[in-house]
Parts: sequence; structure tokens; C-alpha cells
Amino acid sequence: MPVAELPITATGGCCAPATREPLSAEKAQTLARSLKAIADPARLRLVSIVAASGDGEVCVCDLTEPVGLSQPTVSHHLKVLVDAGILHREKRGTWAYFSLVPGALDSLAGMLSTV
Amino acid sequence: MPVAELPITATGGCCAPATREPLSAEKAQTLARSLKAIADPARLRLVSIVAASGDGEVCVCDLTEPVGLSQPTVSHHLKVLVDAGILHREKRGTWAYFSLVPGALDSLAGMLSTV
DNA sequence: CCACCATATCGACGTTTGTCAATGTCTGTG
DNA sequence: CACAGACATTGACAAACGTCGATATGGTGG
Repeated sequence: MPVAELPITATGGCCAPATREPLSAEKAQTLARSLKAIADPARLRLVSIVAASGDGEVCVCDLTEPVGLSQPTVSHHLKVLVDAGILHREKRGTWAYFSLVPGALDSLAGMLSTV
Repeated sequence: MPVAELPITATGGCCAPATREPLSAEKAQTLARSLKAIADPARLRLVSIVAASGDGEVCVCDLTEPVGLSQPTVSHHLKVLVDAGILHREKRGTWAYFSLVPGALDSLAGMLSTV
């Protein structure tokens, strides 16, 4: 499930109870899936490289060498990140350009700190 | 490595360059290790239950039933969370009480959103 | 001291994950 | 059209992971 579709927990609301409700099994499942997508050193570095790039767009050929992994492996990691809604893929001609989905990481971070 | 020991990235500093440096392999490795610790539905629920408890302390016997897992499995997950610096274990008599390490999840969330 | 209870550890098992080589697909070029 | 280059997909394999039953440990109460 893309990060953007994850339900936001009770924004606003003046009277949150002192003891919150624990996560349901389903919400824990979906949140864990998103976190698993980013909880990998290679994928963290890939996301980091995309985020650090000046124009916010990187093609696979620019990613293979910095992480020191084969092209199929990098492609696999990118697919995981795209499926999780963290990266966006845009194919132009022969190349595929990847960019950060705005707010995706922040959304994940927010849900993590309110678990 | 406990979350508390993870280096904080460049707090302050007025002149961060426009394009940040990508994560080093070592930092990606340690951050991934911490994220993996929390990126599991059972562990998310365990942390959630501890966080939602009124007095902030829960013993294992109170955790086994809500997550629907065997006692050894719950004990294993709790060990992972303690080793990651997310939960704190205090043994009093026969029982072991678990509590959230203050700021651990927030620290993780912060590093996640600045990757 | 012995039996009991809560918890931790061990050993085993099936599943998932990360990785690569080989191959497929599509696009631009000679 | 044939070829080359960029990327995706497939298949295979080892390593890591989640889970449980059995067992060990260590404090409590009779």
C-alpha cells in the first residue's frame, strides 16, 4: 500500500484520551509493510541519493555505481520503494527517472512517532 | 546499536548545502538495523500497547494474549526492541516490566524524515 | 527444600529477503 | 530492419527472520 493512502491517526481533536488505543492488527500490518520497504541499507542509500540530487531526478544508471550493487538488484530495490509509495518512477525514452514522493517519508515518520 | 547512540545529523549549522550528502554505507546500515527492529507488525503492536498503557509499564503476561503469539515469541520480539534501544526492561521479582525509552521513536522518526 | 510461576533461551522448521546471472522488453540509432 | 543500450523480469540460491515446542533459569510461597 502506498504511504499516501495510509490513514492518518486522529489529526486535531482537542480531547485525545490519556491512554491511546493500541494499533489494530491491520494497521500494524500495513505500517510494518511500509517500514520494511525503507528498512534496508541499500534502499536507504538509494532514497538518500535521490533526495540529495540537485534536480530531484535520478536514473538507474546513476544509482548502480554508488551503492555497489548489480543493475537487477538496484532495479528490484527501486521497485520495492515505488510500490511502497516512497519513490515515483517516470520513464522518458530509454531512461527511467526516479524522484521522491513529496511527504511520503514525513508521513511515515509521523506515524512512527505516534505509534 | 541503541537508537539513543545513533549520531544526530548536523543539528543547527546555518549553511547546509542545497544538496545534502547521501548516507554513508555505515550510517545506512545502522539506521536500517534500527528501522528493521520496529518494522514488524507484532513489534509495532507490542510497542503500541506499552505506549497506550496508563502507567507506561507492562509485563510480558499482559502482552501475550493481545498479540496472539506464544510467550517465547513475544519474549523474542521484546528482546529485539530492547536491543534496539526502543524499549526498556526492568525486572522486579518474578515479573519483567517494559516501558518506552523516551525519545527513541521520535529520534528514529527524525532520522527517517531527513534521509 | 520443593513445587510453582513468569520469563528467557535453545533447537528446529517453513517463509521471506537480498543478491546475482541470464534473459526479456522497449527505445532510439545506424 | 538490425543492432545496441537501458531497464525490467525470471529463476536460483544462501542468509536472515518469525514462529513454536521444549527446556533452562530464577524468584515466591508452602
